Amino acid sequence: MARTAGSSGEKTLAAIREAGLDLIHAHGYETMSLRQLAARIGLQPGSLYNHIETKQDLLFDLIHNHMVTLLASIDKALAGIEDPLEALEAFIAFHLTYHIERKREVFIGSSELRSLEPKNRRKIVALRRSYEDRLCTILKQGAARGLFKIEDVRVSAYAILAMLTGICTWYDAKGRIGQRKLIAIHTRLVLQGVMK
Amino acid sequence: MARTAGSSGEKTLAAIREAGLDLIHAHGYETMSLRQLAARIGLQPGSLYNHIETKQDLLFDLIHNHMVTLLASIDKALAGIEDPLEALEAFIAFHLTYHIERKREVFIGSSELRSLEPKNRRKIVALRRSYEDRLCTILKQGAARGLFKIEDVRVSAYAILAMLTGICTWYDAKGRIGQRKLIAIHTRLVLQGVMK
DNA sequence: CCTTTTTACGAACGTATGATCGTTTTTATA
DNA sequence: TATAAAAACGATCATACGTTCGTAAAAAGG
Repeated sequence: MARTAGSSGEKTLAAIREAGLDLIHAHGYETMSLRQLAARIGLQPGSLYNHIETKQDLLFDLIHNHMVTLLASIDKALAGIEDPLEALEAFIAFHLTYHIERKREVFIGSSELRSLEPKNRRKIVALRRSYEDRLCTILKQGAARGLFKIEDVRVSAYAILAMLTGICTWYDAKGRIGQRKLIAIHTRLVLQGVMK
Repeated sequence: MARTAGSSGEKTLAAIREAGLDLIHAHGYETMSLRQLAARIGLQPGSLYNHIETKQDLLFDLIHNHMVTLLASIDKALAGIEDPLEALEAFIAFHLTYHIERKREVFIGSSELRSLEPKNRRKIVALRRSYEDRLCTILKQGAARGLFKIEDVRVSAYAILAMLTGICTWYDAKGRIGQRKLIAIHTRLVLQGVMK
């Protein structure tokens, strides 16, 4: 046997990415074997290498893609907002919404950093730092205008980000808590927490 | 060669646990090989099996031990405190202090849950739930007495825990931020966030 | 229609892993 | 002091892994 009827490179790569997200999210990068992944999409293990360089490359690709999209999205969500309070609200709503919709990507992006080779990790960490900086800027401006009282901007940003990102480990879109309510709860916690 | 002079089961097991914490924290459970672990403490791989049942058992042992100690410690830290506000302050201070001192255990306890076999995981999740309940109780009592305004106790507890536990990923005891300041920042964020 | 490129197969390679086992020496017990 | 238990060695097992490669069939391009 050889090339399958109806096979297309684009489709297969998309399937690899999708299955990769799923399996890494469920079992972790190290635990996921390429044999598992190949079986999931009905392929022989070796055939994967028509579409990816290495397993490590696939992981980097998934995380990098996520980070770039994340950055573009937050900039779009914050565009045109001047008031720091409004900006903080927008940040929270965006972060939660985005993370709910991409639980797998987000989870992988933070929990599998350790599985990246140093060179790859450095690139991702730099992108993540950029994202953190968006929040830091908001906090700084809010403090400068006397709206917020913040003892340490970076620590506070880390604390807020940790809180918001935490939902990825338990939130179920079909569960008891609606998205609107989730945002309301977190917005109140954070806003009231940083207010003067 | 055979049994080494001066060898003692207790010491060796302690060394295995210590090295296990270190290696799993640094590289993850799946990535850490028993050969690595054995080499770290100057043992042949097979000799580990005089002290542990399986690799999985070692992981469970480490996490379980951590959870039991955590629960005992929080109960001690909260003992005798009646006022919910005081209790919340005590919880925050305890959680941060404990987590700073046991970054490795805490990190493993949350990030390697996925590596536990279902039966083991269920046991740990139950213990973790107990810990979460300690915070839920405080929040509930504070709300009942009109001190706190909390829309959803469990969600708020998750949010607070995520924020506090987040320090494990970045805090450096020898860094810019002192422990006292760290507690102050988080206490203010949380307390002001839940206040009426 | 013919040629090139793409995509997949299936076998295989070398390596690393968790675990087992028989043996030997040291420590503890009575 | 004699005996049992504990603890380590070193060799080995079966298995699983990421990856490579020659080959064949299907798709794409002219």
